[in-house]
Amino acid sequence: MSRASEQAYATIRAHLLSGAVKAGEQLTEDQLSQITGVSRTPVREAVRRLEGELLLVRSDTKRLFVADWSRDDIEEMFTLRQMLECHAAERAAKRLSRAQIAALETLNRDLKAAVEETPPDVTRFLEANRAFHEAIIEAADSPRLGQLLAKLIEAPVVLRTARTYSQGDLRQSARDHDELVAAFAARDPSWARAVMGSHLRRAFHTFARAVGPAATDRGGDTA
Amino acid sequence: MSRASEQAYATIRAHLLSGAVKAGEQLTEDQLSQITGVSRTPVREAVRRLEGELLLVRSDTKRLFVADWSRDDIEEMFTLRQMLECHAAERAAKRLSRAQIAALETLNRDLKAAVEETPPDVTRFLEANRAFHEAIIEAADSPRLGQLLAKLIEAPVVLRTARTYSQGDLRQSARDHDELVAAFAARDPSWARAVMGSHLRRAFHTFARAVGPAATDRGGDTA
DNA sequence: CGTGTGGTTATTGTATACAAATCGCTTCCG
DNA sequence: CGGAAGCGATTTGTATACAATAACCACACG
Repeated sequence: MSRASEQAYATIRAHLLSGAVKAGEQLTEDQLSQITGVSRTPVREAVRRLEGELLLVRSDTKRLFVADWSRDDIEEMFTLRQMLECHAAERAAKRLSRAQIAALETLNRDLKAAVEETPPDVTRFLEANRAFHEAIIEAADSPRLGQLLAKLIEAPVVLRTARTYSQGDLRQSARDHDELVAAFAARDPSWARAVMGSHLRRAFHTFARAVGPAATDRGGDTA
Repeated sequence: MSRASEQAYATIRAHLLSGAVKAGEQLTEDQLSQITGVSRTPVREAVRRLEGELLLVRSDTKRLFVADWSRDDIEEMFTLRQMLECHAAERAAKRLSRAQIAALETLNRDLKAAVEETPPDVTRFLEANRAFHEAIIEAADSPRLGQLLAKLIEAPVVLRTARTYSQGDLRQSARDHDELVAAFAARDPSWARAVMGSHLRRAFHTFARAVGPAATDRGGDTA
């Protein structure tokens, strides 16, 4: 995207993820235009994108609101992501070159380093994690699959989840990645799929445990 | 979407599917604005949507082209659709009410009637087929899943595929739907998933057979 | 009191004018 | 002859003004 549009997207997204606005709160294009410093035209483009990522939703009459992700929504998201990303891992296992596998190892080394700091550098972990998964999706060489996954992965949950990780959880993630690399090196699609499946499913449960069984609360209802 | 934007979307989409423009051909927002009779602003919104559905693609420098669906692209699309729609069938099997199942039966009766005309009424078949699948996705009660599938199903392939169906193929489709309904009535998610899987996979092969092993042609001949 | 109806304001949708970027061609130099 | 630089024309991106629509509120009326 071009300058203003991209700017608007990044700013609004950061604004949403920062928690500065509550779920269910109404936003207007004018507000966002002021916040981002660009006119409504690029803001509208950014908003469309964020709607696609389900960070924003529209009421029946086109008014704009901050999306409210219930626990069920999050489970649903993880389930879909698991389905698609397992497929990606399977395909990647058949396609990854030695060089690409080596690149994954490098990424995971960096991820581990971030985990082993005290306290763990969660931001760096997240970035390495994102790059790792992205590389696999890229290697799956399926543009549509990549596009679908982008919608799911960009979701806010990723960030929220990370905050709830203990160092133990982060270490387990790193081990999963190691095993994934092993599966790739062995060119075993079935193995890769299985590891990816448990990796993502565990991530969901880690998150669910932190959020609690059915809590939707988080943030005062404007009652 | 609002009037002009929706108008632009529908017109451009029809224009693309009609085959009036060749794959790979460049389009400009101005052209589309003239064709649709609305200004560039809503055209741009429509174009974004069509990009999402991969009917249009952008070059590295933001220029707009008609997407070129290779046979591999189509297989990829079917594979993803199968993965997601099997999941939808599984979920639907757990959720469909008796009334909803009855509604599916009605839809499929109409579909069969369309098939048994001489010659088969393909348009009516397509509409009934679309409604049938949509009802299942709806019943799966997973907004994100629905959103992802919408992107895949809106693809042009659906229309192109139908033209290549023989009456035998259409009848088999109807039988698949019957079996799907039976699986739903039995509340058997596993059965539903399996039927949906073979249903979609067969659709792909029917298509592939018609197109030929690696043909990219996309004939405009409406034989 | 509740309810519906009118007008007023807030918000989104569309058109248009202008700015920035890109393309294709020409020209000029090596 | 090849290729790089410049320039006009084309195309996309952004801002702004205006139109259409929906929400809000006050007030009359049953």
